[in-house]
Amino acid sequence: MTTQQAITLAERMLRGEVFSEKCPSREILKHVTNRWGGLVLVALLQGMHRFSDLRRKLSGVSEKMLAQTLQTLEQDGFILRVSYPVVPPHVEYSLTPLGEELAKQLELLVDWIEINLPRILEAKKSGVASEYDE
Amino acid sequence: MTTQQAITLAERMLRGEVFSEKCPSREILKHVTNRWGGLVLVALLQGMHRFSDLRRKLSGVSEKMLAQTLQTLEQDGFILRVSYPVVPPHVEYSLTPLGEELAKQLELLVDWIEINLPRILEAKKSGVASEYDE
DNA sequence: CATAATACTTACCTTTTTGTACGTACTTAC
DNA sequence: GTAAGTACGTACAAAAAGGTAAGTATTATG
Repeated sequence: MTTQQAITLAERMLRGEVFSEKCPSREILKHVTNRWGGLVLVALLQGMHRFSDLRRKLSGVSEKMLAQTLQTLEQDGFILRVSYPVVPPHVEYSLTPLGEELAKQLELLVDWIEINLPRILEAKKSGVASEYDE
Repeated sequence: MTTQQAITLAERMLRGEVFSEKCPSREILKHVTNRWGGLVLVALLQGMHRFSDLRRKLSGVSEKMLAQTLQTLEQDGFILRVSYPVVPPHVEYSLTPLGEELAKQLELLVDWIEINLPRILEAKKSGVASEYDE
């Protein structure tokens, strides 16, 4: 109990305020962890992409969602959007230095999941109920 | 174009199939990146917690959502739930070895965001529109 | 004897997120 | 002349996620 309290205080110093509702980091975390945000960032680690390149690469995105995702990520300063006023339209998306750092963290997470998928799927099977009495 | 194609193929080998809709990793990623999943995992890095410890720590969770989150994470094999049949109820939640690895990746991500929040908020301000003609 | 605490579940409702289908403006290919 | 490709915007609809309030059983506390 006292221990628990002490840990809580220690965390406040170590890790800022993600645990509290009003911290702006929650907002960023949301942009990055919604359905398409993370995928877009990781995809852009491979270099510049045009809108429809991304659309084809991320199987399942609608144009609307892709556009929306790109916009919020651009506003967050993670993505650079360069549009050439030619016809047909030509727009290039790439990561900013900030975005690249973020994307690398995300890649680690995604890679971990993919690499450990066999272990995860295996662990899933076992429906062991654990009820102990003391 | 040919380059683009080649990169796409290389990625398939490097990174599995997150980009494709039907990959089970998308599902796991979802559990981990929804509103409470990630926070719970990171919180549990500090050690065992009881239900209401978590409730108090994650400001803003409802009991329903916390219970639900804990259940899916338990089913994924990331969380261990041990319940003692005493009254009042006593249930302990902790990370499995698998969950701990995952949580550490998540912590890195969350920490990056928190540490770089000043840079992010600063980058956000500048509403620079970039339209170039060639 | 009413209240609080524990760890939930359930029914119901609201908010958020995501998707669908279409339109735009212009050009190239068939 | 019709279709396709480009990078979106917009109205509307569907789906998913999240929240609220109440209930459950039992004990301890005032």
